[in-house]
Amino acid sequence: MPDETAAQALPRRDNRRQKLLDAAAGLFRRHGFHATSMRDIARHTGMLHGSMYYHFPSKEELLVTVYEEGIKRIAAHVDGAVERESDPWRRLEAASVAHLEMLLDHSDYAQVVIRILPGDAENAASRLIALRDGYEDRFRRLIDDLDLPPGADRQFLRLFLIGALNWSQTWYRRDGAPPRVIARRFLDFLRRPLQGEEPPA
Amino acid sequence: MPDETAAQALPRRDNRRQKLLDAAAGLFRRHGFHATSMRDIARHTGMLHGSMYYHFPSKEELLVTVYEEGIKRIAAHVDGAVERESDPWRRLEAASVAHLEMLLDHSDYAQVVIRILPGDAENAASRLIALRDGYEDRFRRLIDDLDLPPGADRQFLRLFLIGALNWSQTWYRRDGAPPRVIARRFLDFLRRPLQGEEPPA
Amino acid sequence: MPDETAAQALPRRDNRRQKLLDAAAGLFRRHGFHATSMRDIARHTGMLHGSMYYHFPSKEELLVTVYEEGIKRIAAHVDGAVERESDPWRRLEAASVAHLEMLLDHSDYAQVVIRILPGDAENAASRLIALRDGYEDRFRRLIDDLDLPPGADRQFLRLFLIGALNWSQTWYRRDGAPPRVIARRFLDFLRRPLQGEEPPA
Amino acid sequence: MPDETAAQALPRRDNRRQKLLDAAAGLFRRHGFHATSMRDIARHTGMLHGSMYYHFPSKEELLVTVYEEGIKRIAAHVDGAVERESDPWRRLEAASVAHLEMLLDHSDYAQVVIRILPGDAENAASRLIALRDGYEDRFRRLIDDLDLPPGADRQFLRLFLIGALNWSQTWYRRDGAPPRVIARRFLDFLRRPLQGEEPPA
DNA sequence: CATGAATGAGCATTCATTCAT
DNA sequence: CATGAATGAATGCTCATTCAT
Repeated sequence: MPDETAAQALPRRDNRRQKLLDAAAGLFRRHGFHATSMRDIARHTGMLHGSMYYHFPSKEELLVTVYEEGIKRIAAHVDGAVERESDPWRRLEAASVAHLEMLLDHSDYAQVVIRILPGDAENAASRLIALRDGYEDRFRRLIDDLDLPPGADRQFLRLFLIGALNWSQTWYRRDGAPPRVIARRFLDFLRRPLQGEEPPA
Repeated sequence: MPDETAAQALPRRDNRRQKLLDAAAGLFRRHGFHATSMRDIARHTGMLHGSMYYHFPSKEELLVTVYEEGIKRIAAHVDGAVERESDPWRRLEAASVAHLEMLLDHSDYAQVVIRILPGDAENAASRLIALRDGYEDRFRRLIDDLDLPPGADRQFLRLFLIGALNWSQTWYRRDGAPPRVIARRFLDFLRRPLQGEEPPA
Repeated sequence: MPDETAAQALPRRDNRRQKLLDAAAGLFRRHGFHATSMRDIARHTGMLHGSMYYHFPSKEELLVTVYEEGIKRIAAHVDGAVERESDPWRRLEAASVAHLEMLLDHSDYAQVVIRILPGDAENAASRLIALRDGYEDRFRRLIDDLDLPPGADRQFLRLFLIGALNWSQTWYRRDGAPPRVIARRFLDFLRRPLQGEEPPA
Repeated sequence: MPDETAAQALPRRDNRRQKLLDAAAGLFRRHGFHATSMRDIARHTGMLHGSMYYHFPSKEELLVTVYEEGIKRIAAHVDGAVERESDPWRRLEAASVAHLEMLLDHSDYAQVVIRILPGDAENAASRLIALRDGYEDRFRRLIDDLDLPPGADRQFLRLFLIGALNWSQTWYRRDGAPPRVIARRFLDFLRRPLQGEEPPA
């Protein structure tokens, strides 16, 4: 998870805050929201658990912040990758690869975004959903730019692709195919016909 | 969730047990494993929470039983649907439709199988994984029977399809496209070429 | 614990009752009264725990019965040993050896008598104390028969001897000196002078 | 129990902790480990039972701390008494008197050490045993210093004396002979010959 | 800013006991 | 006589949160 704990020249207060977020991201990702306690997070930060409330007013707010940070990081990585391509299919591929890299290897923060269901934090659910939706809009636009046969359902194409990508968190193993390969193979299924010519009845 | 609480001609003892399982399935599905307490389940069953332990020795064991039941139901539904078709693509389609129907509309039990991560129940994780794997083997076989171009990666095809199907739990709305339509559109993406002729570099 | 489960030609009802007592004796001895549950006892008897209440109205009553049986057995063993001797010191020695044999090796029942404090079973405490006292009267009489220097405090002698014997349950190891040896050495301390002639100031 | 709740000039935090220990010592002594609940202890301290866990991570750890304190107090009392004497028999007598005073009258803490069997706290048993052994080493040394007839078994002498002393907790009554008298009479049995000259066969 | 200490509700689980069948 | 099922209180412990210092 190469991105965590980046900050170091920051003022002490931000540093503490950052460590808190890093610990929370790691624990939320590994154990989920409910199975992670504020004490766990504090312990991993070398902080007393009472002290966390100076930085975050509640566990849910802490999750929201991790979530925002996750969205920010994954969006930046994806946007950077997309910019380097101009062909629409290649742009979508670049986005998928970047998305999957963050999701599977690079960032606890990004993984939290996929792993924690918004409903886990009742009072923050709508904000989490909005964050997710804002991020996924990128894929909507990338798919809009594709040159597809008339009648192709672009919405379902997006749901299909993103669903498959996100679900890979469930079965991904560090010692198997890397994110880049997974994403490309998935895209290949969409680009290349698997069946002959005749459409199904 | 049309299938729950079906039993009524059963002996009283199985009836109580069944109500417990139904309540557990519903709550686990809606709130997750950790956010559901044994007291919640008991309350929904009209039982004192101490009494549950006569029927199930622990919360994890209760989850395992729900999980098993979920697998049993979804497998039966899928197997039944597959049997009625003979063309390999149609068989896969029938399986996908049946899978999605259970997952999205029909059964709290089946939804628990997708919603609860095995890791949530530490001591039962391996059993839950084994149950899932056993079920998914169906899809492996259905895809093996497909007549695909040489070099097509059947493992990734399975992961792609199942991932997209399972993830739909996240965005599915009762008032949108029904499971049947979703599954068919997803399969269409695999069968029909989206791009022109030239394969990607 | 060679004495348990002796009964076998008894009618079935007494047999079940006996197995219950045996299991209770064994568990009370090993874990104490509070750390043994009715379920534990039932499990060791192959009985459902609800069924025990046909034989014993409560856990305390079960303890009282074990206690009585323990007293009966240890008393019989001690009385038998004493009868075979005529010299007062030898009679006391025989009693001490027999007492210790039951206490350390032979009988879960007898060990319960020493290990469980009457106060553990609030409502039965006075009965347990009476049982103990009745048993210890033997030692009072044996000591009365001793030919001691005038002024010797026979009550304290009894408390001294019995205390040391009973406490041996705490440190006794099966692979160390056997009960017989322990008892004799203890008695030797009382019979043989350890110090020279001058009594302490 | 004149020694409890002595502290009052201590910082508030230690005061609360001390009250907790005092209550635990009192209840463990009177009712035993299993029959005392954390709620009982909290109630006696005027604390909510959840709050105890700030001070002690578990009931067993609370027992260990009481035990340690008991050992510390009884050892200090015994050591102080022994120092004031120089004759070996008088030193042993002083130790026995001090031991018994703590055990019977002065300290809930010390009484816990005798009353609670290490096995009652499964996970702490070895630590409790080590504490007891460390304390009893005093008696080993005191007995080593005694000038005894050749062949006298010093190990059994220790077990005999300590056993009788400890067991007195079982029969001691506040309105009977005081600890001092009991201890001296017990020692007299060892010093003065009860029988004539001829050793037993 | 941070700590130490507490709160009070909640957790999964176990208990001795009861009783209809 | 015994079982299967339930009861209701209690158990040890953890939780997110608060707040005086």
